Amino acid sequence: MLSHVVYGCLMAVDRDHVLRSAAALLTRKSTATMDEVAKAAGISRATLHRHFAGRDALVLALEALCIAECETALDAARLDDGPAHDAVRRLVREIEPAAGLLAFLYTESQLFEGDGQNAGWTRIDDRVAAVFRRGQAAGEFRIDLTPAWLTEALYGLLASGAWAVSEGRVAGKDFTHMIAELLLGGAVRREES
Amino acid sequence: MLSHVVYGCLMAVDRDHVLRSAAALLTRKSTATMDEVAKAAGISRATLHRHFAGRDALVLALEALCIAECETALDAARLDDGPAHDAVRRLVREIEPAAGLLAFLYTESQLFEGDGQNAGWTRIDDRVAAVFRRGQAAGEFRIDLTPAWLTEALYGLLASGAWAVSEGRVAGKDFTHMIAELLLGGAVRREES
DNA sequence: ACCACATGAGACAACATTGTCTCACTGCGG
DNA sequence: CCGCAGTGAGACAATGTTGTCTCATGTGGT
Repeated sequence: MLSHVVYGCLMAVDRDHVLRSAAALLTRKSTATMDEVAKAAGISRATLHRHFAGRDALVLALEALCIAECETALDAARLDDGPAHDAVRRLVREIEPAAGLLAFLYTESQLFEGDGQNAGWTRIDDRVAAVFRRGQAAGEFRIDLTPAWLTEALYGLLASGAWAVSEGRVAGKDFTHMIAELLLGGAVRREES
Repeated sequence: MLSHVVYGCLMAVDRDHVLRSAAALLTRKSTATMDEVAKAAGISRATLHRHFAGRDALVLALEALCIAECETALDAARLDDGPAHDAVRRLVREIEPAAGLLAFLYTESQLFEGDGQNAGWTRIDDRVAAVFRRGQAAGEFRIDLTPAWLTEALYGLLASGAWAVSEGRVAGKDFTHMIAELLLGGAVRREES
């Protein structure tokens, strides 16, 4: 009886560890094979297959993980509180840990065709777009850039940032500042502040 | 005797057509097979192989094409003339046709390991970074965002833009404006102008 | 008409990856 | 001590892609 609980628990722990190892590896090498993923997680390919029926299932699970982390980040950023530009800064800071995985899934075209987690992504898109819309309504953000584009741009900058950091082109500690400030303020120097 | 000229000419024309077809296809479906690439170009796989020894050679040729187009865009943008922010706007406008191909190559990790065209990319990076550096030196651009990051961000936004347009999320005619204005001015509404 | 050459179609083996299977080993609880 | 569940290692076939080959066809120049 208890064994079921222990079993379920151990599986969950291992599964999560495998998932995070896979995320870390695929972030760096998006074409890694199941064998490489297994080795990166310190398990055999057979065990990897026992946890995830196949590569599709693995990517699907990574999508679910990424969606969950993004939702957590969205909650932690409290997008409805205070000025929208501060909300965006909080969002970038909170979502940073998921940026690498996000970049991987962003380029995984399978993401678009298979509508497995499509609802989850749409939900996140909507929440992100909402903060931009709120900023526009409050007169904080310019209205010639659509919320949809700002959302898309945020993803692109997160991916670029994660990639640039992993390549050593920019310092990891500057990640949040670089992305948030560019997205909000742009490259042009401004008079005020 | 003349046949050699005609031969060379025909080869060049066909090769260019194949290359552009491949670019258009791989922009949409980065995992397309050689067979799909051949069909997209309206030729057989055998002929495709006669033009490009293999997939690696094809990607390498696409890199060369993209590099050439980027250099052309850089020339046409006259990055050394006038205010840096206008130069950036011209650059985005000129480089737009290459954005899709750029996005494909940007995610092709093979690009980083094989140092085939590395010098070409470095040269482009340097020219792009130079305009941001010039803008900083002239007091136009803020100095807390490094030229390297601004360059990286430009690539990311170009990729996001190309992808968003091809997915129908943003209108194609807004491409240049969306990217250039976000990169330069950011999302925050500004008092002046 | 003749010939050279590029092409398309298809066959073929080589290769990597995947998914499934078996078997032996280990650790842990009963 | 026994049994069981999970694991690692490896074998295996199936699959898809690639690279190479041959052969028949058509076309354009001589």
